[in-house]
Amino acid sequence: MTRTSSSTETPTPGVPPARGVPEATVARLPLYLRALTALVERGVATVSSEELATSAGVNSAKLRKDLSYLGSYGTRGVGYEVDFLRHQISREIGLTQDWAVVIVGIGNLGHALANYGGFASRGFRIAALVDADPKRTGEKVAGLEVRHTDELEQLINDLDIHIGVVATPARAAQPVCDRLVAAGVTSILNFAPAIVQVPEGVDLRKVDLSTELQILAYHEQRKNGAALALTAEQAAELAEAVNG
Amino acid sequence: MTRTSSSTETPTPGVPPARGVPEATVARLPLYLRALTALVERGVATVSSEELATSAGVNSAKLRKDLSYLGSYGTRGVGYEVDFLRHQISREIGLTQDWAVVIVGIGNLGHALANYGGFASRGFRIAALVDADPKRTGEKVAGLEVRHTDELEQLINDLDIHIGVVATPARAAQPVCDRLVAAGVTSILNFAPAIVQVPEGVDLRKVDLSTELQILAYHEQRKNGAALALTAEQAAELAEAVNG
DNA sequence: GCAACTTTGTGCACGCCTTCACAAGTGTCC
DNA sequence: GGACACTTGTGAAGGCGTGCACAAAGTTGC
Ligand SMILES: NC(=O)c1ccc[n+]([C@@H]2O[C@H](COP(=O)([O-])OP(=O)(O)OC[C@H]3O[C@@H](n4cnc5c(N)ncnc54)[C@H](O)[C@@H]3O)[C@@H](O)[C@H]2O)c1
Ligand SMILES: NC(=O)c1ccc[n+]([C@@H]2O[C@H](COP(=O)([O-])OP(=O)(O)OC[C@H]3O[C@@H](n4cnc5c(N)ncnc54)[C@H](O)[C@@H]3O)[C@@H](O)[C@H]2O)c1
Repeated sequence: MTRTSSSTETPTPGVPPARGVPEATVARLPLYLRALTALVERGVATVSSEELATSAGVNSAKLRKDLSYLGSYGTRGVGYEVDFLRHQISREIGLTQDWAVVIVGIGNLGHALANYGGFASRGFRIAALVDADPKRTGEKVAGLEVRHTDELEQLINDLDIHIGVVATPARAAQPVCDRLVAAGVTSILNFAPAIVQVPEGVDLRKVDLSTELQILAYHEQRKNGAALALTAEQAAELAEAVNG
Repeated sequence: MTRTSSSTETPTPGVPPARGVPEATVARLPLYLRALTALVERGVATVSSEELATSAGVNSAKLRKDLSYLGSYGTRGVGYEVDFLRHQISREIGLTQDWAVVIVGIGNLGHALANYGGFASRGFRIAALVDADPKRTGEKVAGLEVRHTDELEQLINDLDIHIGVVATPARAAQPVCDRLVAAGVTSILNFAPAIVQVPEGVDLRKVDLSTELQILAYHEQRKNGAALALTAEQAAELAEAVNG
């Protein structure tokens, strides 16, 4: 993915600093952006790494190191200018342009996503809604008409869509992703609980509800008296271990 | 209620192996579980680490090491017995019991979550739906009646709920989490784009849609000709860099 | 202009996670 | 019964991320 070192290619010009920002840092930039936006709304002009770190829920050293990958945007003895820093992070992430997004699968979740206001306010524009069910086509959702899957490639092309959101049943996820990629989409956010393969150069992220719940359950099981979680079989195993 | 060691220093009996499974491994167990379930449905009886790893989308050495934390459940020269391994992982995660879940905030997303069938099939039972809006109380969603926030504590107590899902607006997330925790919930899954603080001993995970999209946008910006993403300001900076 | 104070940016050490590579088992075939 | 083929389980190495601690750099007050 981070194949910036090609012999003939220039080292990614156009987006000035940007060289090799660690993935862990990239994942936190949206967090900082959100905290900064809240500060702007409260009318705060300057913020120290300590304050910003607290409101973003991270360690202040980590915050400073993260920001240092973008450049030296702070002033020693003072802190960071809120609005300026926000702009820099925004630019780094690529939120100065707006991204056209297609949502595939307009069921329960697809409806919620389409109606969600949090996209537009963050630089993402839902450009198309697509479903395979003819009964859904034509339906208006959040001011957009649901189109049939047959039109997927056409829409991606016409509307210059680079980002796809998949909210179909798990079974359909791989074929849908294949079509998205073939049509030119290079970033996919997948909500379906399926393992999807995509070619090199395509970014795939997944939001997996049941995985999250299962991780919680794992820890939960180890908290409030593990004895409560004893099944008959487990109790037998335990007894055997203790007696043997 | 911080660590598993309450008064007696017993090394957590009841859940046999379980000792210090790395967090990264825990996060992958649900993935393996899903792959195994798919194999069961296809009638496969035995699987090698190589095959299972491929279908789970991970490195086979990593898979074997992950499984080794649970115990030696494989047979050299053969592989893993699908159904047996699935049961072991299931038990490790704590899916042999079913967990009661409360969803707070029955708006767009809350409705989708409530109607989602993927909970029950994975050991989670939606036990209560709660909203602050009196207009929503009484409404039937997925066979459950939406209750008013006033009843939150009562419901958590009566239904022995340990897991809470927060789907309220960001502003309400912290107060709602505070109430959940005060009422005895020790695991929270938060969908609201807010930084929430919880006391030690409470697990908080977040699903953050806009963060995911922003991470995709970051990488997207660096792919297809960064030149396209040039703003006037950036072009000036670039020109300066090249000329100077 | 200087001293005291504040806060950034980063070198460094530590720990976790990933991956390779291989010895140690297990089943099969003759 | 023994050689062979296969697969697990794990030691060791390398890479990445985190957080401490501090020097460098800037501001304020006099
Ligand atoms: N509902 C939730 O809260 C929720 C939560 C987490 C994950 N998910 C996952 O998200 C996905 C969607 O969930 P849902 O509850 O909206 O399901 P749903 O059945 O309500 O909606 C699925 C939609 O996808 C459409 N579809 C099916 N095949 C398609 C194809 N090949 N191309 C285009 N559209 C197609 C269907 O017509 C339907 O409208 C599922 O994989 C589910 O597991 C849902
Ligand atoms: N809709 C989506 O697809 C989506 C996607 C990602 C994140 N989110 C986030 O999830 C949250 C919910 O989104 P939504 O689209 O469902 O919003 P929504 O406005 O449709 O629903 C919010 C619900 O929460 C209820 N509520 C408000 N305050 C409450 C309180 N103190 N206690 C209990 N209930 C309360 C409201 O009455 C309303 O029914 C938001 O924070 C949103 O940013 C939504």
